[in-house]
Amino acid sequence: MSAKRITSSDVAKQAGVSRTTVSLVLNDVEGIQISDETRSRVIRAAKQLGYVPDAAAQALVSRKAQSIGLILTRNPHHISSDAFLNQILDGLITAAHEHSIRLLIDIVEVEHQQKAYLELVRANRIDGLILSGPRFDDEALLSLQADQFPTVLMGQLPDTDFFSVDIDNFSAAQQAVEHLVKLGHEKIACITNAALSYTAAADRMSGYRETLATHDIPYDEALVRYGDFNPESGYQQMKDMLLQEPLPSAVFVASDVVAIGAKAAIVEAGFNIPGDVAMVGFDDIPLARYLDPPLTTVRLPASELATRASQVLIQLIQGKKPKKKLVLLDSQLVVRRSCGAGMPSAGQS
Amino acid sequence: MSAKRITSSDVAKQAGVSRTTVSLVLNDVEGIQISDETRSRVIRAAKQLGYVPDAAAQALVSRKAQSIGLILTRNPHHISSDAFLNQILDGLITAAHEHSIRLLIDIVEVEHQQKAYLELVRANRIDGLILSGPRFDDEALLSLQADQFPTVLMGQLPDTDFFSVDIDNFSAAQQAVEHLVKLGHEKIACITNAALSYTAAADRMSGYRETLATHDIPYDEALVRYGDFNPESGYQQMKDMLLQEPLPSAVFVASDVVAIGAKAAIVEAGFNIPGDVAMVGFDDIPLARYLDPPLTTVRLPASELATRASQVLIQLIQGKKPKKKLVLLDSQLVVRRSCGAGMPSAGQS
DNA sequence: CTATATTAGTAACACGCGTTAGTAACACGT
DNA sequence: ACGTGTTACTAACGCGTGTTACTAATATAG
Repeated sequence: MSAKRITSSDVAKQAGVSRTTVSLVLNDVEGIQISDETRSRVIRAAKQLGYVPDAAAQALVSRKAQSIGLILTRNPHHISSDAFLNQILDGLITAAHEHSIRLLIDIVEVEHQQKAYLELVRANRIDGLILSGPRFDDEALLSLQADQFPTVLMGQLPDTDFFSVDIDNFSAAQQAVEHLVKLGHEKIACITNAALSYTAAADRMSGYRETLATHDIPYDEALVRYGDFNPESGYQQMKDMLLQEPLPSAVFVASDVVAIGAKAAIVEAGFNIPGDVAMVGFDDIPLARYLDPPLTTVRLPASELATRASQVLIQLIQGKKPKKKLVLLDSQLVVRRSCGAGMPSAGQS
Repeated sequence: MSAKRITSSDVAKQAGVSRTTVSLVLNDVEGIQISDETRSRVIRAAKQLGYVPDAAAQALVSRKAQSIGLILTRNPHHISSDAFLNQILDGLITAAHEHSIRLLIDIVEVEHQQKAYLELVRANRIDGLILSGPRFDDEALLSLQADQFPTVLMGQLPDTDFFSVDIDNFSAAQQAVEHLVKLGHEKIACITNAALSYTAAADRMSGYRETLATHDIPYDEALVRYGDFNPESGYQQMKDMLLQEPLPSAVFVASDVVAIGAKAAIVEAGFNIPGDVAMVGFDDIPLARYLDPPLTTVRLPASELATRASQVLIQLIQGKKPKKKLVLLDSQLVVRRSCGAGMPSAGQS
């Protein structure tokens, strides 16, 4: 394997000082007196030998793993179609880089959650963790809470004490549905992004219902379906909906990916978008504006979500208490053509 | 922070044995004699105390970090629109789980590649690494090669000695173009997935040219454009192409994501797919079959790619020499409707 | 010229674990 | 009674680092 390891002893020998001095110099320890001449000799020796401190040894003694965990709790199927993962990852890694922290990523199957990431924590492999898509039935979370382990949820879990960073799903959904109402629609269907046990799905659903109520539009269960993260679910649910009365004149699909499936079903049934059925999606995935017709949707601040989450987490790791327990980010409706009120070109916004 | 750490000494005390015994029992060391009674006492004590060995200490002494690194070398922009990352991640993590190995993921900017992941290696934070999208101009790679550090490339880098796992881009592109030729097209355009400095892009391009040559169709530079991973590039390139003669009767776009942009440009120009322009994509992203019309494309074995890559890497880590330097995976053309020869339904395949 | 403070550096411990070499107890064959 | 195995364990070292307590040398003050 590797040739020979270069340790701080080697650097010390080369520079003609003690190992302690090497450590003090390279870590820039404050309030300690080392002559400039010795300092630079150490630094030169380290550079010359290509010395890099051993992460394991450092972690062992300093009790800092210098890495954070990102835990995805969805099942593999969902992971594959999560259009946001990329942006989240990108944001997290970028933020972590600024603190010389690495990102460890793990997926836990719903069945054996408890052990999987609890072990990362107990083994001190990570200094903190970000949990995406938290579930109510996650027992391991309770242990974390008891341990006061630095944890940030992406999403929310009512009745718990965790720090959270989340989209304001409720008001985002309101915006979307409000827009459809303003366009004169009354038969507005809804396909969720996922089962309601996901708080994000439940909140978007609430935004939908609330908006209808505000405008005295009756809530009709026949116009509501539950998606499951992927296009297939959108396709099936919409296909099914179109077989029954009443037919919707508009549909709010709480996920662009699911919306693409729903759109396929609508087209297949011979209907036109937005002529027969107006559509508003949710997420603003990169492809949304290139669909035919370009999809009106709610743009989520994905990378800001990641940035804020890591900011909060890093504060927790450093022992500071973040100001707010919950950071709620605003989204923005992006009007394109699928809602019937859009701009002419596909190349915009 | 954390309450108090539970070490193997605690377990030893509780079980009334030495720390050595605890280690021997919990690690199931072969060829050592410990009575069943003591064994179970140790195990009981460990479970009772909730003992989890400290990862740093283990790593320090055993010289195994129990984690592998996935390094993405593309720039942030590309990361965000990489439709495959999810499937790759999923595959890698799943495979790693089987060996109780964790996945550390990192992105390196093109500018300062050298330091970024070399430090992961030198600090022994990872036992091996998978490098996605390798570039010719990556100097750090040379160090790895010299160190014999367990490395697997996702993609290829000619004239180097690395183990590689890759799609057979050449023959996959051939399949796609061949299909268009068989449908009678002669004005077949090509938009690459990326600049030709990416070997994947270059290979797909070669497949395109080779197929044309085989069928005595002249290569026309005016029908060739270079995409840049994202839909916007496809949109712009296609828009530009449609302004000039000759107009293509078919187009092979070496990336579904780019294809979606190209498709938008075609529709915007008032042309019909597949009537005026037939289209074949590349990747078979989950959304492909739900597009309108459903996109004929080449399905890449994304998760197999990940699985094979981790298999090879794990062999390298264990000191075994994998049989083949290069694993080339076959792809499969998925015929839908955008090429003008497809099946009627969107819900299939 | 002696007492004290400052400068420049080091020896030695601890972190938690895997592992090698060694020991004590006991059984067995002669 | 005595050597030889075998069983069941343990003492002690080392992994590479951060850090605390200490020392030796020099400067400063009274």
